[in-house]
Amino acid sequence: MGATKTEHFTNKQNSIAMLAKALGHPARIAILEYLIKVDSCICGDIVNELPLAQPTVSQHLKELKNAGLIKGDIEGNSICYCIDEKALSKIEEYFKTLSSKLAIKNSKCC
Amino acid sequence: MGATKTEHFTNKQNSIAMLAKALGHPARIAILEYLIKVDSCICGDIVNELPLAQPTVSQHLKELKNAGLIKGDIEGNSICYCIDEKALSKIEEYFKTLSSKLAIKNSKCC
DNA sequence: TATTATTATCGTAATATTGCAATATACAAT
DNA sequence: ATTGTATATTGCAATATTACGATAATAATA
Repeated sequence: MGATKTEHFTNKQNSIAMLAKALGHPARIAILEYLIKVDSCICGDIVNELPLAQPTVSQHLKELKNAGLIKGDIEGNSICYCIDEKALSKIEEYFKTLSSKLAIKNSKCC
Repeated sequence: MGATKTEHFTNKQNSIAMLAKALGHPARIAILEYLIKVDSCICGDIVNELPLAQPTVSQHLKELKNAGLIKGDIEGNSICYCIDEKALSKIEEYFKTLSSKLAIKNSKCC
């Protein structure tokens, strides 16, 4: 025991949970915000921006990449990371839908 | 080592990460969706709905509650769980803002 | 080629999460 | 009081995450 029982849930549920999980760490939120702030992905200095060692940042970047939230382009020596709009709008859409569903039924509860 | 360095990040970043983390498991996504679907929080049968044992579900409910995503009202024998709209709209807002910021700067990147 | 800069991977320690059986608690109804 | 129903807590095993030092891999530059 101890491993998530993904097989019992829908693909949609699993994929949203995966995205949410990837965002479930302040460092990864900070990375996303930084990538948006600096626009053109100047990139490698994410390490300088964060209060974490380089291997740790690299690991967080990997997780964001696995979740599809960012993509990395090799650019000569360094790597250019930037946000994958698709994944971001996927969660945006999801929570928007959830909220509006809730608003409609906004009745008997607690 | 091994513990998240929350103290190095902003409150906003930490609180969004906390919400995202709570949503980072398919069972908890399923619980939210169920609570929305059934509207009036019929509640305890979440356990019947999910492919997980009662203590496991109870634990997931606790985490959602800690994150502020749901609230539980004692109702005689059973407990009425329902979604806390505030928290839900907080993440909804957050991703909406993030997306629109991204859309504006949608230029040079990868 | 040697050096330097940038990023990734490996190995490992500390800690957290997941899941459940067993048990406890709280209340309702008999 | 006893029984039944609903939920929470405890304790524990399996697994995953977080963080980083050490090291490797890659590519530009001297």
